[in-house]
Amino acid sequence: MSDAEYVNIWMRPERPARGPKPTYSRAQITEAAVRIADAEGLEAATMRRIAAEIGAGAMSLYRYVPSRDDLIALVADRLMGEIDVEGMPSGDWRADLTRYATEVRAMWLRHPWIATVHRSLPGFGPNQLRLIERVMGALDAHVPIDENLGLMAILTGYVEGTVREEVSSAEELRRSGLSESEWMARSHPRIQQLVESGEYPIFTKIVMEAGRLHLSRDEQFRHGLERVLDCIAAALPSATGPESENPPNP
Amino acid sequence: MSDAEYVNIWMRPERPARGPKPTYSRAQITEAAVRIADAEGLEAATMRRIAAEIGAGAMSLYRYVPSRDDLIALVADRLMGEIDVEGMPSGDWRADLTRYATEVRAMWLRHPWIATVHRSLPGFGPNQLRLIERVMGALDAHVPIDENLGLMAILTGYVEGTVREEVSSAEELRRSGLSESEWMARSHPRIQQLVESGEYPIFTKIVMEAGRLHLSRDEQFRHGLERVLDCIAAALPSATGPESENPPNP
DNA sequence: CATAATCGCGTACGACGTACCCAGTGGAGG
DNA sequence: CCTCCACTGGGTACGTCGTACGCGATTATG
Repeated sequence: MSDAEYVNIWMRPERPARGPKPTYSRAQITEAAVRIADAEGLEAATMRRIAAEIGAGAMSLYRYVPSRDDLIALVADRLMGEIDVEGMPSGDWRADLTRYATEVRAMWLRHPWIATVHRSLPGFGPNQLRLIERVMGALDAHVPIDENLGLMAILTGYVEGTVREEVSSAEELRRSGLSESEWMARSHPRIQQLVESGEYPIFTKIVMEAGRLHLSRDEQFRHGLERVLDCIAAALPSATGPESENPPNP
Repeated sequence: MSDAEYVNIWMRPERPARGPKPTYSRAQITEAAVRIADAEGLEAATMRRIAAEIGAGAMSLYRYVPSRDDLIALVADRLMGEIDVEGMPSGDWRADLTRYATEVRAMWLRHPWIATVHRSLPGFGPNQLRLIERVMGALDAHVPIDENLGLMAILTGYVEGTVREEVSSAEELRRSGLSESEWMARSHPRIQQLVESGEYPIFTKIVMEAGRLHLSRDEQFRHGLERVLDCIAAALPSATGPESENPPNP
């Protein structure tokens, strides 16, 4: 009550002033967690396993991080650091948002297990903040801030929603320890049952089409993204107009 | 290996032919799980807790469900059953999709904890299939099936992405056992620190604006949804045209 | 009526996050 | 210089989780 009771993980100093020098570091621990999660999934990144990865005892991690949840918050921000938004806003909002969306998707595909960490309250980590500044900066010159938030919700909703679907199948497979062919073997009877019942014509159509989809996932994503950006463009006050009746930045 | 080895939860019959009559049922167990999750969050719905809720022993549940993961799959489909898509497709695709989106959001708000169950491989549950038929049926007359999938990805991406954000803050709060004011108390120093640093002008703008947002979350959602539907409309072959050059349903 | 399948469920195991404790260490105050 | 004590790493232990296994009781089928 009266003592420290730290508050936000980003406000808790990594190392106090006094005492012996710490052997490890938050960055090292976070990196180990990412490495394990990449290789074996996030649920394999237990405190004991992470500690072992860096050659520490399990309880030593708690000298650096107050709980596993806080460690995951660190990991999440570390992942956001992989998203390259250097030079944004560039003045070309469409190019900026395209790059951002592409970077986010690439990061998710590199670390599919973030699909399993439910987006939490804003963590206020440095990388998250950098993203906010750079990416929302792209539209900041064109719309007021609440409009900007609304449009970004559409964009990030689309990006995260679609890539989550791409990624969580793979995650689910790995988690269940099934190979893709094993999963198909298990699901096929059910699919066949549904198709043969004749009650699900659209589902059947999807199954039939699945064999010969002519667009790769990359192309599908880019195609949908273009549409979403068109949608955002339509909501922007036309830059070609002589004057905007709703000046965004007074 | 040689014996049953059931495959998909929906293909495993609830009750075999022989033996004594079961005391409970999948539906009863699923309902109990939903009840507990609504009241105390999904992580409180442990096997022991669910069993206690219906007055059974912990291990009895495994007579009905092969694992907790499968039970969650049952729960997920049960939630999809709450989404009312009766009478779809009605012929007015925009009305259908609006209703669907609104229903999905309402369901998420009733059961915020579904944000924590990562969307898995298609479970092929009856309610999920009903949704596919009804909702994708809305556009089926207008576009080929792969286009339909792409457009639905945009819609569901937006809906789930935005409502996930609405909901996961509340979930995170409950999970951490903090009240909203406690959370604010913990975060405020960090927010203040960031604002005062002067390095985050857009973040600062958001914080400032937060006090007087003039649109309710409902209105924000509807507003964004209209934009997404406009975006879908733009991708549809114009119904007013004399003939479509790409006949969707041969 | 005998048989075997299925019932509910008690016990037990190996994992998890982490509270608590203790011995060792090294910078600050004398 | 020595002394102190805030800090270090980490071992042990607790409560909880999902669930494997096996028991006696029950009941549809031969």
